[in-house]
Amino acid sequence: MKSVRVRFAPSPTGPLHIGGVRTALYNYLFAKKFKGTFILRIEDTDQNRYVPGAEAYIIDSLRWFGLLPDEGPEFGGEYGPYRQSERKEIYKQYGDKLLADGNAYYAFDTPEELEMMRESDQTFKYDSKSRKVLKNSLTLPPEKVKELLEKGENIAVRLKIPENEIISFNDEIRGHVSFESNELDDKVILKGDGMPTYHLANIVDDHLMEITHVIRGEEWLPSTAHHVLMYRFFGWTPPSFSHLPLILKPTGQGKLSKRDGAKFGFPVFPLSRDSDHEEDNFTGFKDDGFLPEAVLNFLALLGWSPGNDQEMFTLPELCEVFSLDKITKSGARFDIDKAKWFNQQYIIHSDNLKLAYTVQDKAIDEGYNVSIEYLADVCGLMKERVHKTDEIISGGRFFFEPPHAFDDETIKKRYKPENSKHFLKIADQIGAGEKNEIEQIIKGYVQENGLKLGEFMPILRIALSGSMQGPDLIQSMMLIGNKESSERITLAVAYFDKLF
RNA sequence: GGCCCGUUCGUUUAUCGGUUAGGACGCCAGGUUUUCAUCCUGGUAGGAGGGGUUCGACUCCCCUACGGGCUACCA
Repeated sequence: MKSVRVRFAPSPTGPLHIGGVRTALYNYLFAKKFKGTFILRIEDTDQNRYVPGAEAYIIDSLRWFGLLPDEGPEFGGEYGPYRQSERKEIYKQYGDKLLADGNAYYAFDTPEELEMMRESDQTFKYDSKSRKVLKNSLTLPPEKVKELLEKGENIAVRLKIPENEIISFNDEIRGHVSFESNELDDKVILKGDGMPTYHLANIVDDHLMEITHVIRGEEWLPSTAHHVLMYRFFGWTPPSFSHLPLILKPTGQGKLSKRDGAKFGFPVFPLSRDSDHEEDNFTGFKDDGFLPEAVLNFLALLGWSPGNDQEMFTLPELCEVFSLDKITKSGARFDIDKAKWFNQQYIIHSDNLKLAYTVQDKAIDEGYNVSIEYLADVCGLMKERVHKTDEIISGGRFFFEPPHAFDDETIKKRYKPENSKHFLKIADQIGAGEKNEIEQIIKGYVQENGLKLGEFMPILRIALSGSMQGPDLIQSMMLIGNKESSERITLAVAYFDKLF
């Protein structure tokens, strides 16, 4: 059996978005499952839409997720180049072959002319019917064609779709799919600038790179008919096709798009980007506090299921159990709550030191210059109560600085000014004690004086952190330190007393 | 408009003709906890509609409705 070779083929027209990541993931999983090859191919045939930096962004994103290609630009391989813009001559050869065999023809219509046709007739299609009255090498006399060719303007090569045929193929996910050739348009395969369109480049490359399985988004389903036709014209065996269901907006109205991040308030891109244009600025999953393994786990289950109830998977586990026939047929809405839940699970099970390194930059940005060991301890105490890593910092500021404000409501309700002297004594004892004595100091004091622990702990908590929420109080105080804890209590009690 | 694909709890999915239609997220309730969270227990809620086929249909077929995709010298 031929070894499995799959490709992820994004176009560098902008940052890779989450749907693309899922496509990459499924390709990766499929390749690894069969010990095959995962290839990255950059589909940059549209010079006008090329965005500098997009390719680097794509690679950086894949790297963050750990979905490294076995072959691709910057990764090497025997089937390069892996950027389509560097394969221009190859496509021309194959275009010429199609032309020579009568399976393609030159079309000289200008974009403006076609535009007008479409405006006057909404249903206009460049197909086996309309090509008979349009400006192309099929209708024009040979001399005229020769003249236009020499002139070299507005020359496009179009695929000549045969009439009255049923074009069908098997999709691994959807089964048998068929199209009537009369419904298909004569797609441009080589553009005026000499570049191929996706359709030609894609099948030539898939063939030359010996791709065995094409796993891509559902938006390609309609044009697959054109692709299988080209495979036939070239006499090649088509690869297996799998068209993935789309990831939909949370509302279900349409596929998730790049703009939806800002619209719904969650990331749709892996990595953040700063741009001069405000609308191109966005926060990625990474900076928003997501762990790559969590996003991958979430994405894996968005359109695929193992067939049982297991939900938590490591990447190697996914590689093992993944299969195309378990991919869902219908589109799945992006559910940020589920994504956060996965992230929370991964955070909880993460090693403290590892978490510390992922939030270190954030801590430094906020001006919290603490040791990585201290940060790791903070992570250990905070990780059970956050959904995203950035909340370890934003929800645990009292580990780095005294609280700026206190929960006055609760103080008014539960603080008893007559206990003020007790708090001060506790503070003194803590200040003079060792860190592992804190628990004994508080509980011992309360007990010896016949007081209620419930009247002290909540108040101490607010004194230390400002609010009623947070990790175990004793543990927190031990981390913050005896001296600092003592000072915070003394200061806070003075403030509390003034509220009465 | 045309073509293609799809349709199980609010969301994501299991079910590959016979099940009290299962899980997870969310939500609600209870327990644990000095708080929050974690964790545990329980609850909530579903086969779009109509025809067939069949002893029997969520499952197979058809129609309708709805949703999505495509319909560029973009990918």
